[in-house]
Amino acid sequence: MQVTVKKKYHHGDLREQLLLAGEGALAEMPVENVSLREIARRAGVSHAAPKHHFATLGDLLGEISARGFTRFVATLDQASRDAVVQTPHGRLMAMGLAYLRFAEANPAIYALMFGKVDRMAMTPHMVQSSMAAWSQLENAVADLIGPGRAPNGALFVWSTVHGLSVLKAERRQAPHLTLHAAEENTLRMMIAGLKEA
Amino acid sequence: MQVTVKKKYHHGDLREQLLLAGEGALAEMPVENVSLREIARRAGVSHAAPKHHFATLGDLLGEISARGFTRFVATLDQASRDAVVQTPHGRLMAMGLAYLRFAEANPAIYALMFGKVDRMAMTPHMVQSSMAAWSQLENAVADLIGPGRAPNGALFVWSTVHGLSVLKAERRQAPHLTLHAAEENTLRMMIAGLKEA
DNA sequence: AAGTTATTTTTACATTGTAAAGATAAAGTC
DNA sequence: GACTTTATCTTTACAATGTAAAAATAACTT
Repeated sequence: MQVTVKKKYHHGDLREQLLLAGEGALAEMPVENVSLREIARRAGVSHAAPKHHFATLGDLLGEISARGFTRFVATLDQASRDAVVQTPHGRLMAMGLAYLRFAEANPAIYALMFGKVDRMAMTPHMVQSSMAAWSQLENAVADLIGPGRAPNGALFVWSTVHGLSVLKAERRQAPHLTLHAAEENTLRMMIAGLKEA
Repeated sequence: MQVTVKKKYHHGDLREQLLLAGEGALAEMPVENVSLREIARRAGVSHAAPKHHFATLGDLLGEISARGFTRFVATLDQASRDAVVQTPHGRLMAMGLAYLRFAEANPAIYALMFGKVDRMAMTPHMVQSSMAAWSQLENAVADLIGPGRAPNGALFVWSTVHGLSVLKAERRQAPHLTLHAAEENTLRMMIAGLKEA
């Protein structure tokens, strides 16, 4: 009866399996332990098998990063649509919180996406999907302060939210701050600054 | 006549030499190429020589990072004193610009300081000197908006400036922005938001 | 002068990324 | 259906890394 799933060649579609294995590894172990060989091991193939699908470890990581950006954009889009306060302000706030939650829920992939891992290659797909994220943000900012000042505004917003994510992930914030409250505070100051500009 | 310079043992004070070699390497080559063995090579000793001074590569990097923070704090302090507009606002602005310039002038060490390199160890000295940087910022913010809201304000400021530094270093900003203008813009929005909070 | 300790080198090992050559299974061709 | 070609995977190999242990050496102590 022959299911038409793409069971190609020896091991099924290894490319996808490698990406899944990589994402799994990134979720379960510290980034520095995620090696090409470890990923191959998880996918149940020899350590040189990935070569045909990804020329180098950097390319594999680059593709994982690209997929991360795609998921990221979808998440923020969803948050914007689901925002209780349906105003430019409300939507941007919701996106900001969703951003922080994404970074917290996917620390390793987020780190990958924003270049913490230097072995990652800037593949075309990666560049493209990160650009998509950028325009998403720029649009949301444009809705609030107009398209003219949107580029500068978006840079400011992204800086703030990304910076906060990193400080959180690295646990570099001041000792005794309760972070949840601090997050909303930071986003409020950010939006206030955006309007003043 | 016997100069009393600390020419200890075989190679002079290797500990300091290793730190200098490491800083040199970080300034001249991509971070991922800065290995323990490369640093030892530069210091002109065998690859296992560092062991007695730094148990692990992470400890060496941690100490370099700590020294980076000390230099960083001194630089921002200087900038604050030299600010042309001697108001809380003016001083904070000057520190922000000095921050961005430091990150740009010392990309590898800055990356180290803020945890981009996971091999770095959080040595006590490193923790201590990074804390000093934190209180420096908190004081500057307190001068502007009062000590009560300083912790949250400082977190906001640090997020923004750090985020901008990272985006710049990774070249992830929007394509056609002229960055120098964008920097001042970002800092202005940041300070505006700070006051509004 | 002799012995002890601090420092450095040698040697060794497991692990990594990647390249090259060999094996194997699928697809294409007749 | 047998043969060739191509895509995919495995084996083997190599240089580089971090770290540990043992051997060597210089400095200090007494």
